[in-house]
Amino acid sequence: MTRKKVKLAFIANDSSSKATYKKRKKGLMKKVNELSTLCGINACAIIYSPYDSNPEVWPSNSGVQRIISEFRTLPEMDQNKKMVDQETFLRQRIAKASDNLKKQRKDNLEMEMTEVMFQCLIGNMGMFNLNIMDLNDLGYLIDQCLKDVNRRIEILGNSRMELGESSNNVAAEAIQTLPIIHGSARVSRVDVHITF
Amino acid sequence: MTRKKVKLAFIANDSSSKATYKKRKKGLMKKVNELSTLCGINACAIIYSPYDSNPEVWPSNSGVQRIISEFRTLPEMDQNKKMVDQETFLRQRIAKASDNLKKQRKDNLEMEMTEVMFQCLIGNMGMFNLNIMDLNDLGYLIDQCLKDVNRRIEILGNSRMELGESSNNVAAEAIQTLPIIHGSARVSRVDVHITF
DNA sequence: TCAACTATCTATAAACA
DNA sequence: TTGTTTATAGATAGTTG
Repeated sequence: MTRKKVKLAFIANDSSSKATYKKRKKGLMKKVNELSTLCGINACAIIYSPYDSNPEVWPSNSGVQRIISEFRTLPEMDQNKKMVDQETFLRQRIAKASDNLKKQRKDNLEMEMTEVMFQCLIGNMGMFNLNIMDLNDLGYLIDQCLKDVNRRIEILGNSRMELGESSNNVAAEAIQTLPIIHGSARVSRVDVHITF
Repeated sequence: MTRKKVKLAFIANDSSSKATYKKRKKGLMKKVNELSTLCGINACAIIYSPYDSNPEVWPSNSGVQRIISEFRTLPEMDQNKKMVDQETFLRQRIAKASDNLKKQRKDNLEMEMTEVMFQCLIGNMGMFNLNIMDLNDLGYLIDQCLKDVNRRIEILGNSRMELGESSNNVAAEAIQTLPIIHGSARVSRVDVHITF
């Protein structure tokens, strides 16, 4: 039996496509995991697809949930400290976790990695008053945040009208100018893979 | 010479780590490309890391820029039409692009794929009045959008005070409730990989 | 540092249970 | 359909120029 080199083209057959999707998604997740571990780049992955009703995440849902619960118990000042010198902090923690691999189970290492990631993530997001409970599903983050902009503008606009103003020009202008400014700051070390 | 199986652990040596990072990043991008093509899942990837000063993107920057320029010239109604029946539209375009591979150069196929992706992306984002020029750096999207919420609330709050209202309770309340609601809607087929 | 090279390891397509 | 097997294609670690 000969096994041909696979042509890189859309698989029309749905069952074949699904089978390939599942295998390759698993492989891709593994690769993300490996790259993160090997090169000290913590990564969180969430994948939506027509074949999965729920998003696939890396690291594990339970790992993510445990870290969130743990972090919420910290006082606010401790949370703020996490934001300082993130790169050094991150690399030190990863090196430490890596050393611990010699005597710890793989699960424990994943916990270390997950914790580092979420402390950095929450440190960044804290600046924007985001609810950390939302962070385990970043797919919602973009969607809900944008809806929130319009919803709040509408609420404020209605509030002003109730006060007797005849038009909601300010709210209207806010909506018109909604296209966001392309700032010079960048979110450091963020990988965003978006599929539509 | 023997080549050992590589231990899955953080590479402390910086040059080794960078070499591995570059090789594996390339491999990961290729895998994303393949999964997208094979299973009809269009994907855009942007990667930040300590080793790259600029984010790495898939598809190519130029492809992305060309598509944005091209799309902006379309009338608004045509843009809105792109939002309709996205899945069917997407799959048809991918199948068509895939067929064209037989007689087109690889660059051309990538253009097709890029176009499909951006039409869908812009279709979704259009609902929120986002400036499409921002879409080539999705790292900004989360950052700037959240800043925008606070900025607009502040502007509206100030506006109301100028009208003689003594407090900005509504704006304050809006800020207090900023943690976003975990809605039931989901952004279909979105992969988000975030690294800190 | 970067670009090959290639032995070896890994992912996976197809076959089969 | 899901899981397992296995041959082959593909990725890449270590090396060389």
